[in-house]
Amino acid sequence: MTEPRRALAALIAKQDGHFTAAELVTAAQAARPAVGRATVFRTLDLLEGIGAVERLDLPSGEHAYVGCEPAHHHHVVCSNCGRTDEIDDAGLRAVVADVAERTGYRVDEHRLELFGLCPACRPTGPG
Amino acid sequence: MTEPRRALAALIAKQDGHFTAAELVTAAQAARPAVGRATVFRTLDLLEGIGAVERLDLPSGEHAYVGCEPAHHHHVVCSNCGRTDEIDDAGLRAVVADVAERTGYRVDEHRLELFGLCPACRPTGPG
DNA sequence: GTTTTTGCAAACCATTTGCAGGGTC
DNA sequence: GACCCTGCAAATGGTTTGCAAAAAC
Repeated sequence: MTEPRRALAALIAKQDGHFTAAELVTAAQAARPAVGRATVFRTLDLLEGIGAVERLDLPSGEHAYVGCEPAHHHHVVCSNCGRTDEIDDAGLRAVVADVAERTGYRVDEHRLELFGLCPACRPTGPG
Repeated sequence: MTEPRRALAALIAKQDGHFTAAELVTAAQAARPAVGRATVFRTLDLLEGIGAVERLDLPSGEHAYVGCEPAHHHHVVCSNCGRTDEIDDAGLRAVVADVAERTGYRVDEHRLELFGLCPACRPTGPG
């Protein structure tokens, strides 16, 4: 654990929702002891490797990252404010099993990304 | 419908599984009347717009495309041979609804990608 | 003290854009 | 005949790599 990594971890931790590598690079440059671009990408790779961060692809095609707890692998992303929440595999495992059975595939990995509006960004009801 | 587009459509149609833009560009260059890079990307965009092709992100982080029927939006991808099959929303809708209820999000869009081994690439049983 | 990491900047890959000619309708 | 599409190549954007110095163990 080096100082730049701690700095990056702190920056990531304070992110409410998703962030792009570019944003993190900018933030890293603005940090007290500036962190280089390369280090940002390398650390991002590292964090992704240990599951502390997950890369997701927005509908726009942009790559974004979200800090997350290792073990979870799916998120709901707010299209408006960018906030993300983790979701558990709940019924998804059943879906995966069903697909595996139907298609004959042996499914080893799956990715589910949901996009929409978070409670705060939802149009408020008529009440 | 122009000749370059037909050529690209043919190239895409003969793809068994997913293909990268780079691969298609290479194939397009090798085609009888070579098709330019720009046209490949533009056509890919166009096809994606009408739903004839879908962009997916491999676990490796690479962007790939798959030819598909408009209406379907999910695929199982073989990690070995690259073959893809379409899957229907089956139980997924229920999962999405469940997540929406739990998190309070209004889910507008979702993306599901499954990766594994297709029947042909699965390790054959002991029989 | 050695090894890994950092930092800067250029390399690198993939993708997009501009402008003039050809094809389609 | 007009308009959109095409093609080439350079611009662009995002990400990775190389090498020397510094930090960590």
